[in-house]
Amino acid sequence: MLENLKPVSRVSVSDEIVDQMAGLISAGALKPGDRVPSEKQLCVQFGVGRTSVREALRSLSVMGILKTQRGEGTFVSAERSRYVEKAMQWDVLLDGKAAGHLIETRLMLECETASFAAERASEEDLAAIAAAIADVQNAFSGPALVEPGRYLEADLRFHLAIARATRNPILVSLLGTIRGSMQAWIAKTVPARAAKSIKDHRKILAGLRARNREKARAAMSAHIRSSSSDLRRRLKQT
Amino acid sequence: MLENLKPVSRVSVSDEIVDQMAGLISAGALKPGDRVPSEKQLCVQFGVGRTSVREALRSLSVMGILKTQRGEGTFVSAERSRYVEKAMQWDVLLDGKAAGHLIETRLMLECETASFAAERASEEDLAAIAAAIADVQNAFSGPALVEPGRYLEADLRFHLAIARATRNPILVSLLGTIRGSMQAWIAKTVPARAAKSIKDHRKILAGLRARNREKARAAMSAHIRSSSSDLRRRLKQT
DNA sequence: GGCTGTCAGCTTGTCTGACAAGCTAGTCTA
DNA sequence: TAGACTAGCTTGTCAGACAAGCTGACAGCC
Repeated sequence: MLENLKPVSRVSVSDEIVDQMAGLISAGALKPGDRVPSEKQLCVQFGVGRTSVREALRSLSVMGILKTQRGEGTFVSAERSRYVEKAMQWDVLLDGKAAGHLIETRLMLECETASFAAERASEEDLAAIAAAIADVQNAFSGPALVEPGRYLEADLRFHLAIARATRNPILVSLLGTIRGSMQAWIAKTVPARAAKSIKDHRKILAGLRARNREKARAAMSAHIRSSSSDLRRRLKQT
Repeated sequence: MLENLKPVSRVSVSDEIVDQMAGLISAGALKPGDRVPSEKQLCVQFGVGRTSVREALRSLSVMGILKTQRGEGTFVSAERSRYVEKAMQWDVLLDGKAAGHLIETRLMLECETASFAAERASEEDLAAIAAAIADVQNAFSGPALVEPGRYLEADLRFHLAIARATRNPILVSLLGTIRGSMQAWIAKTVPARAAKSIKDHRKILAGLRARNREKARAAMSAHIRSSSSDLRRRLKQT
């Protein structure tokens, strides 16, 4: 019996088109913002049916390389590197209901994010973070939380502003996704811990302002840990 | 002039199918290895044409969530597809920044992963990690690297085994995605640093065996930092 | 002039029916 | 019993049709 015979490579038509077009783009023949020939034209040039062309374009779109606009055309995407972000978002989303895993991943990412942010945050970043804290405060009327929706929105904005301060879009989208898939649970624990959160947030901001990575990380860690334990308790109840 | 008017959301049929199927998978109704209903059946269930179903399946395939086999059917895939790597290669070629963001995210995730693994790794996990290190060693003949392919595979296995030891599937898939997107690129720096890597790996394993979170984290941090600086240098050259 | 409605001609999105190519399992045959 | 064969499923590709949407030009109105 013959060994090491590799399976014959049967590349599908649409995969071949994907390769060719990707080659054109990476070779610079098609630059970001450029318009790709219409599907009909591509059919003629490649000598294939429209189905195959469409599947190829679809693949490149999913990868974030192309972007199609109905009635207008297909274009080479300007901001790329969206693909890895998307792929990682799916990683998180597909794991689904595993609350514990989400909480753990969040803890690890938020702490490191805060640490990086302490190093890199611009004055604008710090201002945006401070504004989010102020908005959280505004959801209160004295000690009572009167606008839970506003609180939630501002709290989310606070965390994302910190992520943005790292200047790393991967971190921003990752944290956004994780937070998004937890949002519903967080909403349930709001009344119980809203007041405490504000104090935590101020401590984190102080760490960032001091450009002190350790302080920022520790403050964020304490915040997430306390918030997570509330979440876990809540989850057990239900 | 009215501001803050958001564009109307016009979700396409196939995108909606993508969402629904991803939902099924994340809810656990479809597990890795399961077979998805045939295209014809899906047409009936969703009440749409085959074109739309096929585009949706294609999207999920590109994302590495499904895998289709002609004449046989479509299955929920166990591992990620190679598309991620391809897409990322282009990104890195055209945009050095993307690489920096990836390296940074990887550093953050790997260090924390090692730390968690030190706490939770079972004996089987440790054995798997040790086996991966041994395999890395086996790619050498004395001081010379004779099987770079084997080296790469074993190195990847080493890192994923540590991720698995955390018992957190989100971390496993996140690291898998990041590493996958860097794989082609890491391959280029292998000859230069293969020997050093083995020493690093042993130190990390020692930290895990000692159940010492700080030691494991520090060892991983040193490893990734040194490896990353090689990568960056390589990037600048091209 | 400047605004508005209309329409032709392009684009992408979807449906349908058809056939090719390939896998599986059961049946038939030597 | 071993191997060949075929029926019935699957995915891959093609072609043609229509719907939905954008653009630009052109006419008509104030």
